[in-house]
Amino acid sequence: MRINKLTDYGIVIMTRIAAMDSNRIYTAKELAKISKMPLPTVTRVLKTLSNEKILVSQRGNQGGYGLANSPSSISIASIIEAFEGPIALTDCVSNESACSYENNCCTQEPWQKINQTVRTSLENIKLADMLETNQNNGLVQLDVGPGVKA
Amino acid sequence: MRINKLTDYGIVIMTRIAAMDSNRIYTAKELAKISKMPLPTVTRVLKTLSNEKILVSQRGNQGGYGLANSPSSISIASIIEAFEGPIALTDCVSNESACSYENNCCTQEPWQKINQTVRTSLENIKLADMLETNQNNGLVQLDVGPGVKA
DNA sequence: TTTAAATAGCACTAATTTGGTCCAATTAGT
DNA sequence: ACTAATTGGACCAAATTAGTGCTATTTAAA
Repeated sequence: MRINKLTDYGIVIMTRIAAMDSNRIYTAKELAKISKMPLPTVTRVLKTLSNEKILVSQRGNQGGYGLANSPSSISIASIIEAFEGPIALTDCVSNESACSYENNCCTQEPWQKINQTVRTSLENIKLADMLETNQNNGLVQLDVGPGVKA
Repeated sequence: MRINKLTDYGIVIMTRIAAMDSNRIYTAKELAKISKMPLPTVTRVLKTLSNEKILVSQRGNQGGYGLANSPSSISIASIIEAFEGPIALTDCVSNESACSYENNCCTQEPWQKINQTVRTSLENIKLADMLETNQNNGLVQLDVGPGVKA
Protein backbone atom coordinates (compact mmCIF):
# COMPACT_ATOMS: atom_id res chain seq x y z
CA MET A 1 0.00 0.00 0.00
CA ARG A 2 2.99 2.25 0.38
CA ILE A 3 4.84 3.69 -2.57
CA ASN A 4 8.27 2.20 -2.97
CA LYS A 5 11.46 3.98 -2.14
CA LEU A 6 12.49 4.77 -5.67
CA THR A 7 9.17 6.45 -6.24
CA ASP A 8 9.66 8.47 -3.12
CA TYR A 9 13.15 9.47 -4.18
CA GLY A 10 11.68 10.45 -7.53
CA ILE A 11 9.19 12.78 -5.93
CA VAL A 12 11.84 14.27 -3.71
CA ILE A 13 14.16 14.95 -6.62
CA MET A 14 11.40 16.39 -8.76
CA THR A 15 10.35 18.62 -5.90
CA ARG A 16 13.90 19.67 -5.40
CA ILE A 17 14.26 20.78 -8.99
CA ALA A 18 10.95 22.58 -8.86
CA ALA A 19 12.07 24.39 -5.74
CA MET A 20 15.19 25.65 -7.42
CA ASP A 21 15.47 27.05 -10.89
CA SER A 22 13.06 24.83 -12.77
CA ASN A 23 14.25 26.01 -16.16
CA ARG A 24 17.85 24.93 -16.19
CA ILE A 25 19.13 21.38 -16.27
CA TYR A 26 21.01 19.57 -13.54
CA THR A 27 23.51 16.74 -13.68
CA ALA A 28 22.97 13.54 -11.77
CA LYS A 29 26.00 14.36 -9.66
CA GLU A 30 24.64 17.75 -8.74
CA LEU A 31 21.28 16.34 -7.77
CA ALA A 32 22.88 13.60 -5.70
CA LYS A 33 24.84 16.16 -3.76
CA ILE A 34 21.90 18.47 -3.33
CA SER A 35 19.52 15.77 -2.22
CA LYS A 36 22.14 13.97 -0.14
CA MET A 37 21.35 10.63 -1.72
CA PRO A 38 23.79 8.11 -3.22
CA LEU A 39 24.73 8.89 -6.80
CA PRO A 40 23.88 5.43 -8.21
CA THR A 41 20.39 5.65 -6.79
CA VAL A 42 19.86 9.15 -8.05
CA THR A 43 21.12 8.08 -11.44
CA ARG A 44 18.65 5.24 -11.59
CA VAL A 45 15.78 7.45 -10.57
CA LEU A 46 16.65 10.06 -13.16
CA LYS A 47 16.82 7.44 -15.89
CA THR A 48 13.34 6.25 -15.08
CA LEU A 49 11.93 9.74 -14.99
CA SER A 50 13.62 10.51 -18.26
CA ASN A 51 12.33 7.36 -19.94
CA GLU A 52 8.85 8.30 -18.88
CA LYS A 53 9.20 11.80 -20.32
CA ILE A 54 8.77 13.50 -17.00
CA LEU A 55 12.28 14.79 -17.21
CA VAL A 56 14.06 15.70 -20.40
CA SER A 57 17.66 14.70 -20.74
CA GLN A 58 20.55 16.27 -22.53
CA ARG A 59 23.34 13.83 -23.23
CA GLY A 60 27.02 14.56 -23.50
CA ASN A 61 29.23 17.14 -21.94
CA GLN A 62 27.29 19.94 -20.28
CA GLY A 63 24.27 17.65 -20.30
CA GLY A 64 21.85 16.90 -17.52
CA TYR A 65 18.18 16.60 -16.68
CA GLY A 66 15.44 19.17 -16.51
CA LEU A 67 11.69 19.25 -15.97
CA ALA A 68 9.69 18.37 -19.06
CA ASN A 69 6.84 20.63 -17.97
CA SER A 70 6.11 23.36 -15.47
CA PRO A 71 5.85 22.44 -11.79
CA SER A 72 2.20 23.40 -11.83
CA SER A 73 1.35 20.89 -14.53
CA ILE A 74 3.32 17.87 -13.31
CA SER A 75 1.16 15.75 -11.03
CA ILE A 76 2.27 13.47 -8.26
CA ALA A 77 0.23 10.79 -9.97
CA SER A 78 2.35 11.00 -13.08
CA ILE A 79 5.53 10.55 -11.08
CA ILE A 80 4.16 7.57 -9.20
CA GLU A 81 2.99 6.03 -12.45
CA ALA A 82 6.42 6.48 -13.97
CA PHE A 83 7.81 4.12 -11.38
CA GLU A 84 4.93 1.83 -10.61
CA GLY A 85 2.62 1.74 -13.57
CA PRO A 86 -1.07 2.60 -13.41
CA ILE A 87 -2.26 3.73 -10.01
CA ALA A 88 -4.52 1.05 -8.65
CA LEU A 89 -4.69 -0.55 -5.24
CA THR A 90 -5.66 -3.85 -6.80
CA ASP A 91 -4.23 -5.56 -9.82
CA CYS A 92 -7.52 -6.84 -11.09
CA VAL A 93 -8.53 -3.40 -12.21
CA SER A 94 -5.39 -2.38 -14.05
CA ASN A 95 -4.35 -5.75 -15.32
CA GLU A 96 -6.80 -7.55 -17.59
CA SER A 97 -7.52 -11.14 -16.73
CA ALA A 98 -4.93 -11.17 -13.97
CA CYS A 99 -7.54 -12.49 -11.61
CA SER A 100 -8.94 -15.91 -12.19
CA TYR A 101 -11.94 -15.19 -10.03
CA GLU A 102 -12.81 -12.13 -12.02
CA ASN A 103 -16.11 -13.39 -13.27
CA ASN A 104 -17.55 -14.14 -9.90
CA CYS A 105 -15.73 -11.50 -7.93
CA CYS A 106 -18.35 -9.35 -6.31
CA THR A 107 -15.87 -6.75 -5.16
CA GLN A 108 -14.74 -5.62 -8.59
CA GLU A 109 -17.07 -2.69 -8.98
CA PRO A 110 -16.34 -1.16 -5.57
CA TRP A 111 -12.64 -1.49 -6.22
CA GLN A 112 -12.94 0.48 -9.42
CA LYS A 113 -14.40 3.34 -7.46
CA ILE A 114 -11.84 3.09 -4.72
CA ASN A 115 -9.03 3.15 -7.22
CA GLN A 116 -10.57 6.01 -9.11
CA THR A 117 -10.74 8.06 -5.96
CA VAL A 118 -7.14 7.53 -5.09
CA ARG A 119 -6.02 8.22 -8.63
CA THR A 120 -7.98 11.43 -8.89
CA SER A 121 -6.64 12.67 -5.61
CA LEU A 122 -3.09 12.17 -6.73
CA GLU A 123 -3.69 13.67 -10.14
CA ASN A 124 -4.93 16.82 -8.50
CA ILE A 125 -1.74 17.32 -6.57
CA LYS A 126 0.91 19.07 -8.62
CA LEU A 127 4.58 19.49 -8.01
CA ALA A 128 3.97 23.13 -7.31
CA ASP A 129 1.69 22.18 -4.43
CA MET A 130 4.54 20.33 -2.79
CA LEU A 131 6.45 23.53 -2.34
CA GLU A 132 3.93 25.15 -0.10
CA THR A 133 4.06 24.63 3.63
CA ASN A 134 1.86 25.40 6.60
CA GLN A 135 3.27 28.67 7.64
CA ASN A 136 4.72 29.67 4.33
CA ASN A 137 2.36 29.43 1.48
CA GLY A 138 4.12 30.15 -1.74
CA LEU A 139 7.53 30.55 -0.27
CA VAL A 140 10.08 28.33 -1.89
CA GLN A 141 11.63 25.81 0.42
CA LEU A 142 15.16 24.77 -0.23
CA ASP A 143 15.87 21.88 2.03
CA VAL A 144 14.35 18.77 0.61
CA GLY A 145 14.99 15.27 1.80
CA PRO A 146 13.44 11.87 1.19
CA GLY A 147 9.94 11.52 2.45
CA VAL A 148 10.53 7.96 3.51
CA LYS A 149 12.73 6.56 6.25
CA ALA A 150 16.46 6.63 5.85
CA MET B 1 1.38 1.35 -4.16
CA ARG B 2 -0.78 -1.73 -4.49
CA ILE B 3 -2.19 -3.55 -1.51
CA ASN B 4 -0.60 -6.97 -0.94
CA LYS B 5 -2.25 -10.14 -2.00
CA LEU B 6 -2.98 -11.15 1.55
CA THR B 7 -4.81 -7.90 2.10
CA ASP B 8 -6.77 -8.48 -1.05
CA TYR B 9 -7.62 -12.01 0.03
CA GLY B 10 -8.65 -10.62 3.37
CA ILE B 11 -11.12 -8.25 1.78
CA VAL B 12 -12.48 -10.98 -0.44
CA ILE B 13 -12.99 -13.33 2.48
CA MET B 14 -14.57 -10.68 4.64
CA THR B 15 -16.89 -9.78 1.83
CA ARG B 16 -17.78 -13.39 1.36
CA ILE B 17 -18.76 -13.82 4.96
CA ALA B 18 -20.76 -10.62 4.87
CA ALA B 19 -22.53 -11.86 1.77
CA MET B 20 -23.58 -15.08 3.50
CA ASP B 21 -24.88 -15.46 7.00
CA SER B 22 -22.79 -12.91 8.83
CA ASN B 23 -23.82 -14.16 12.24
CA ARG B 24 -22.51 -17.69 12.28
CA ILE B 25 -18.87 -18.71 12.29
CA TYR B 26 -16.97 -20.47 9.51
CA THR B 27 -13.98 -22.77 9.61
CA ALA B 28 -10.87 -21.99 7.60
CA LYS B 29 -11.54 -25.07 5.53
CA GLU B 30 -15.05 -23.96 4.69
CA LEU B 31 -13.91 -20.51 3.69
CA ALA B 32 -11.11 -21.91 1.56
CA LYS B 33 -13.58 -24.02 -0.34
CA ILE B 34 -16.09 -21.22 -0.71
CA SER B 35 -13.56 -18.66 -1.85
CA LYS B 36 -11.62 -21.15 -3.98
CA MET B 37 -8.32 -20.16 -2.46
CA PRO B 38 -5.60 -22.40 -1.01
CA LEU B 39 -6.25 -23.42 2.58
CA PRO B 40 -2.85 -22.34 3.94
CA THR B 41 -3.35 -18.89 2.56
CA VAL B 42 -6.86 -18.59 3.87
CA THR B 43 -5.63 -19.81 7.24
CA ARG B 44 -2.99 -17.16 7.31
CA VAL B 45 -5.41 -14.43 6.37
CA LEU B 46 -7.90 -15.46 9.01
CA LYS B 47 -5.26 -15.44 11.70
CA THR B 48 -4.29 -11.91 10.89
CA LEU B 49 -7.87 -10.72 10.84
CA SER B 50 -8.46 -12.46 14.12
CA ASN B 51 -5.39 -10.96 15.76
CA GLU B 52 -6.56 -7.55 14.71
CA LYS B 53 -10.01 -8.12 16.18
CA ILE B 54 -11.79 -7.82 12.89
CA LEU B 55 -12.82 -11.43 13.13
CA VAL B 56 -13.54 -13.27 16.33
CA SER B 57 -12.22 -16.77 16.62
CA GLN B 58 -13.46 -19.80 18.42
CA ARG B 59 -10.75 -22.38 19.00
CA GLY B 60 -11.10 -26.11 19.24
CA ASN B 61 -13.57 -28.54 17.80
CA GLN B 62 -16.58 -26.82 16.27
CA GLY B 63 -14.56 -23.62 16.22
CA GLY B 64 -14.15 -21.12 13.43
CA TYR B 65 -14.18 -17.44 12.59
CA GLY B 66 -16.95 -14.88 12.47
CA LEU B 67 -17.30 -11.15 11.93
CA ALA B 68 -16.54 -9.08 15.01
CA ASN B 69 -18.98 -6.38 13.92
CA SER B 70 -21.75 -5.80 11.46
CA PRO B 71 -20.87 -5.50 7.77
CA SER B 72 -22.06 -1.92 7.80
CA SER B 73 -19.58 -0.90 10.45
CA ILE B 74 -16.47 -2.67 9.21
CA SER B 75 -14.50 -0.40 6.90
CA ILE B 76 -12.17 -1.38 4.12
CA ALA B 77 -9.61 0.83 5.81
CA SER B 78 -9.69 -1.29 8.94
CA ILE B 79 -9.07 -4.44 6.94
CA ILE B 80 -6.17 -2.92 5.06
CA GLU B 81 -4.70 -1.65 8.30
CA ALA B 82 -4.94 -5.10 9.82
CA PHE B 83 -2.50 -6.36 7.24
CA GLU B 84 -0.37 -3.36 6.48
CA GLY B 85 -0.43 -1.05 9.44
CA PRO B 86 -1.51 2.58 9.27
CA ILE B 87 -2.68 3.66 5.85
CA ALA B 88 -0.04 5.98 4.49
CA LEU B 89 1.64 6.14 1.12
CA THR B 90 4.84 7.25 2.82
CA ASP B 91 6.42 5.93 5.95
CA CYS B 92 7.49 9.29 7.27
CA VAL B 93 3.97 10.15 8.24
CA SER B 94 3.04 7.01 10.09
CA ASN B 95 6.41 6.19 11.53
CA GLU B 96 7.91 8.76 13.87
CA SER B 97 11.47 9.77 13.22
CA ALA B 98 11.95 7.15 10.57
CA CYS B 99 13.25 9.74 8.19
CA SER B 100 16.54 11.39 8.86
CA TYR B 101 15.64 14.38 6.74
CA GLU B 102 12.41 14.91 8.58
CA ASN B 103 13.27 18.26 10.00
CA ASN B 104 14.02 19.89 6.74
CA CYS B 105 11.79 17.93 4.44
CA CYS B 106 9.46 20.34 2.73
CA THR B 107 7.27 17.61 1.31
CA GLN B 108 6.07 16.39 4.67
CA GLU B 109 3.00 18.56 4.92
CA PRO B 110 1.68 17.74 1.44
CA TRP B 111 2.15 14.07 2.13
CA GLN B 112 0.07 14.32 5.26
CA LYS B 113 -2.78 15.65 3.21
CA ILE B 114 -2.37 13.08 0.48
CA ASN B 115 -2.39 10.30 3.02
CA GLN B 116 -5.34 11.74 4.85
CA THR B 117 -7.35 11.84 1.67
CA VAL B 118 -6.65 8.26 0.84
CA ARG B 119 -7.34 7.13 4.38
CA THR B 120 -10.65 8.94 4.62
CA SER B 121 -11.80 7.50 1.33
CA LEU B 122 -11.14 3.99 2.51
CA GLU B 123 -12.69 4.56 5.90
CA ASN B 124 -15.90 5.59 4.24
CA ILE B 125 -16.25 2.33 2.40
CA LYS B 126 -17.83 -0.38 4.51
CA LEU B 127 -18.04 -4.07 3.95
CA ALA B 128 -21.74 -3.70 3.29
CA ASP B 129 -20.95 -1.42 0.38
CA MET B 130 -18.95 -4.15 -1.26
CA LEU B 131 -22.03 -6.30 -1.59
CA GLU B 132 -23.96 -3.96 -3.77
CA THR B 133 -23.85 -4.64 -7.44
CA ASN B 134 -22.85 -2.64 -10.44
CA GLN B 135 -25.71 -0.24 -10.92
CA ASN B 136 -26.32 0.37 -7.26
CA ASN B 137 -26.72 3.76 -5.73
CA GLY B 138 -25.88 2.99 -2.15
CA LEU B 139 -22.14 3.24 -2.43
CA VAL B 140 -20.55 5.97 -0.43
CA GLN B 141 -19.78 9.05 -2.38
CA LEU B 142 -16.11 8.86 -3.13
CA ASP B 143 -15.56 12.23 -4.66
CA VAL B 144 -13.09 13.57 -2.22
CA GLY B 145 -11.41 16.09 -4.44
CA PRO B 146 -7.89 17.49 -4.28
CA GLY B 147 -5.89 16.21 -1.41
CA VAL B 148 -3.75 19.24 -1.16
CA LYS B 149 -3.90 22.98 -1.44
CA ALA B 150 -7.31 24.42 -0.87
C1' DT C 1 40.09 16.01 -33.98
C1' DT C 2 40.69 14.84 -29.50
C1' DT C 3 39.17 14.78 -24.85
C1' DA C 4 36.40 14.93 -20.96
C1' DA C 5 31.83 15.03 -19.17
C1' DA C 6 27.63 13.30 -19.16
C1' DT C 7 23.52 10.15 -20.05
C1' DA C 8 21.74 5.18 -21.63
C1' DG C 9 21.32 0.60 -21.05
C1' DC C 10 22.29 -3.74 -19.22
C1' DA C 11 23.30 -7.18 -15.82
C1' DC C 12 24.28 -8.61 -11.34
C1' DT C 13 24.04 -8.84 -6.19
C1' DA C 14 22.02 -7.85 -1.78
C1' DA C 15 18.23 -6.86 1.04
C1' DT C 16 13.64 -6.75 2.16
C1' DT C 17 9.11 -8.20 1.88
C1' DT C 18 5.70 -11.48 0.98
C1' DG C 19 3.70 -15.96 0.83
C1' DG C 20 3.34 -20.70 2.24
C1' DT C 21 4.35 -24.73 5.58
C1' DC C 22 4.68 -27.06 9.80
C1' DC C 23 3.99 -28.08 14.54
C1' DA C 24 2.18 -26.77 19.13
C1' DA C 25 -1.93 -25.21 21.86
C1' DT C 26 -6.90 -25.30 22.60
C1' DT C 27 -11.54 -27.01 22.89
C1' DA C 28 -16.16 -29.40 22.04
C1' DG C 29 -18.12 -33.69 22.10
C1' DT C 30 -18.15 -38.49 23.30
C1' DA D 1 -10.20 -38.41 30.05
C1' DC D 2 -9.73 -39.08 25.21
C1' DT D 3 -10.05 -37.79 20.55
C1' DA D 4 -10.70 -35.20 16.57
C1' DA D 5 -11.14 -30.75 14.86
C1' DT D 6 -9.48 -26.34 14.74
C1' DT D 7 -6.91 -22.06 15.78
C1' DG D 8 -2.17 -19.90 17.04
C1' DG D 9 2.48 -18.94 16.29
C1' DA D 10 7.07 -19.81 14.65
C1' DC D 11 9.63 -20.83 10.75
C1' DC D 12 11.33 -21.29 5.98
C1' DA D 13 11.07 -20.42 0.85
C1' DA D 14 10.07 -17.52 -2.95
C1' DA D 15 9.48 -13.24 -5.10
C1' DT D 16 10.12 -8.57 -5.36
C1' DT D 17 12.69 -4.38 -4.72
C1' DA D 18 16.80 -1.69 -3.96
C1' DG D 19 21.32 -0.75 -4.90
C1' DT D 20 25.82 -1.22 -7.60
C1' DG D 21 28.87 -1.51 -11.36
C1' DC D 22 30.32 -1.68 -15.99
C1' DT D 23 30.33 -0.40 -20.82
C1' DA D 24 28.58 2.09 -24.73
C1' DT D 25 27.02 6.35 -26.67
C1' DT D 26 26.57 11.21 -27.11
C1' DT D 27 28.18 15.95 -27.11
C1' DA D 28 30.45 20.47 -25.95
C1' DA D 29 34.70 22.52 -25.67
C1' DA D 30 39.73 22.80 -26.06
